[in-house]
Amino acid sequence: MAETGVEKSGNSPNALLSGLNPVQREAVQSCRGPLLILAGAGSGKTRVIVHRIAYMIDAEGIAPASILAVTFTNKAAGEMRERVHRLVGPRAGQIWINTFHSTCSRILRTHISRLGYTDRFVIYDDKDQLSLLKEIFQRLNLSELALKPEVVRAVVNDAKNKGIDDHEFATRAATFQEQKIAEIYRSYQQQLQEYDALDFGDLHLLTVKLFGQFPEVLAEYQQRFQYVLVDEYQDTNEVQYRLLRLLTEPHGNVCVVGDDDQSIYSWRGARLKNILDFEADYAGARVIRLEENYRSTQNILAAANGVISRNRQRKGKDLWTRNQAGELVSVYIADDEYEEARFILDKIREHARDLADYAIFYRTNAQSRILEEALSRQGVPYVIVGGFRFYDRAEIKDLLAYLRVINNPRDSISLLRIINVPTRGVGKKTLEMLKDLAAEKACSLGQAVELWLDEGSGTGKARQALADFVRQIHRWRQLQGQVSVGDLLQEIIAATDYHNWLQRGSNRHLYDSKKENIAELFNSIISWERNEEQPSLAGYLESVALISEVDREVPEQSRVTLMTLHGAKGLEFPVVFMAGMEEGLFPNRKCYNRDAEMEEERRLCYVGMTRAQEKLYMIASRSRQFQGVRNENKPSRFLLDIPRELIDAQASEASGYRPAYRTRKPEQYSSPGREGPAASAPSRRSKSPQPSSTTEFAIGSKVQHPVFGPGVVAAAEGSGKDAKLVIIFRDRGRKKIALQYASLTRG
DNA sequence: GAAAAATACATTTTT
DNA sequence: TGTATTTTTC
Repeated sequence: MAETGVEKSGNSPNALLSGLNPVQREAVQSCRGPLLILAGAGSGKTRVIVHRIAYMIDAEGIAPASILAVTFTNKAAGEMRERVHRLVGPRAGQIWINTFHSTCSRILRTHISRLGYTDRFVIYDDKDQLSLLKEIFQRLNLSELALKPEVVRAVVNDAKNKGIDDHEFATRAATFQEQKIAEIYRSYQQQLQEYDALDFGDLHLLTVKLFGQFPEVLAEYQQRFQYVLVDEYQDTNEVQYRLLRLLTEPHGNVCVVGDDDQSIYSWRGARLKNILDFEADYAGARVIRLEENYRSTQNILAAANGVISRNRQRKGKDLWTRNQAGELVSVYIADDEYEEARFILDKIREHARDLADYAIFYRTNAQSRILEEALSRQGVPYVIVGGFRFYDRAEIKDLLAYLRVINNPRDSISLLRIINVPTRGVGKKTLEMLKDLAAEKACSLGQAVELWLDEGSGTGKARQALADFVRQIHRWRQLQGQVSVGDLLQEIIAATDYHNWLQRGSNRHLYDSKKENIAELFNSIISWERNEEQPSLAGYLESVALISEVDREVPEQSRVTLMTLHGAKGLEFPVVFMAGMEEGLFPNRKCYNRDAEMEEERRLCYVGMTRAQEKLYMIASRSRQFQGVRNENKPSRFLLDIPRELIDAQASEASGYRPAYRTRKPEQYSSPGREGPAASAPSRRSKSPQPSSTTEFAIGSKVQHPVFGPGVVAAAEGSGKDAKLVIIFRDRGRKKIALQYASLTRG
């Protein structure tokens, strides 16, 4: 699908349209007015977007600088930028192709002084946000309140996503709790401004505010961006919606691309309504549906369609493909999470493909542990995508906090982090005193430190330490701009003896990994500086603040990929395993009472299934340990929504005969020569009754299947391992079942 | 200030 | 059950 590489300064319209299907062409050629491109999974969405931009420039003569393209992830923006560049050459540099957040950040950097911040503002991530809220809780003595900083953060973020600022929130607050939160929201916001800091929500909210309060600024951008394109429109929240409306109001040249069936971030503020109501919102809007799928087999697609068709809140789409029918979707009922992992491992071995062809998806991060253990025990290389973020690691945050304090003296949250790291004798008491002073003088912590040093006399240990510390910071601020960011950091690490401190504080193994992380941080700094025209500390901090885990490059290696279903969006793999397809886990029991959330779970399932190109496995465990307790779970309702003729269902041999969980792990899916007591110790399984031949299930006898339910044996063939039964199921019709795998019980 | 013990808490996390 | 955070102890 990749465009061929030569740099061009002009493409003929025909060249830009070749290789596209008729609907894709239509989308590419519709350059003006409101347009919704409903892009089904695997329908060549990015290709259409990229060609559309090139078409606008080369065929319609639209100036690159008048185009704004917005995405949600840096990765998507980067890919788009690169592919557009390949098509139109250096002119691509004039197009704004960015994430929502960095677009806003870029606008705010030039105008934010009007709102009472400086152009050096820091961006606080959610950890910083929480630290600040905790500080406020402490200061306002809110600990006795039945309210947690985490809850307040969620409420505040939610409000900001909806465009509600602290003042408006206060007017709306009805209950005592809401009023209390309003109070906290207010002082949180004041504190942010005091610290010259913006949280993620502020980036949007303040941009909208800026546009609202200063029409001339809005006009400037309306003028500039005559053509606006939004990717993943189904994930936009209310402020983003408002932002787009403001920007496109005069011309209505807004093209949004998305798939309502892949909206899985409502809990982060995404409003499905935005995409569902697009035509009503923008008069004269056109809708183009990209329904031809180039990714999956017919069977996979039909199975996914079966699941998603149960949703009511959707525009409705019929994905189809010219690809072959392919294999059936394999559903496997495992005994427990260990056997689930073993099944996956065995299938991976069985296929014997490049490991990079496999992905394992799960609903919750907690599920990854068992899978990881199984993979590494068998020596199968794997990567976990997402999960613990690199930039969340303590050592990385420490060092970045140093850089942030140097860059912005008012950033008190960062100062708080490093004021005693490495330990320099600034204890709890000193800190309390300084915080009080800052509160009293309504200044930042850094200013409070300087004030205290200036006024007082005497020679306490803390005083001396802080004086040294402040001197160091001043020196580094001078150094800033004269040396590279990397060199500056090098200097900080040396001067603070940071490594030594790390070594004392952690064991050998931990220290090694921390050292590695720091080395990786240096690598990333160096490669960033190399790619930047004018590398500056502020610029580096900006890019780091808006980066995510998925943006980090994973070395190209042959590994199995593990990730949550949320992480899987936008990706594709030849062979996909979806683990933990169980009621309570997926769909998660927390969604049982809310229809909208249940539909989102279903979309998540759809997203997972449509990642698979050739083969899809869906696995449910009858028993799983969850938060310390072992539960028996039913297979997920989503499995039952797949048309039965598309499924090849199997279950672990013995499972139907064991009433409850058994500590001894079943062997039928263990690999040959596997180590451990399970392999050598005599199995308890031998004591339990086993269906060893077809004779146990006479023709005409009633049986019970874990997935297909009750049925009657119609015919039998083969014997021993190859024994198969033809069963007429009450609800599911006629099926041939391999006795070896199906855990049939007499019914 | 660091280690040990107790306690809380567990869905997903594009920026 | 695993872990992250807070409190207690030395």
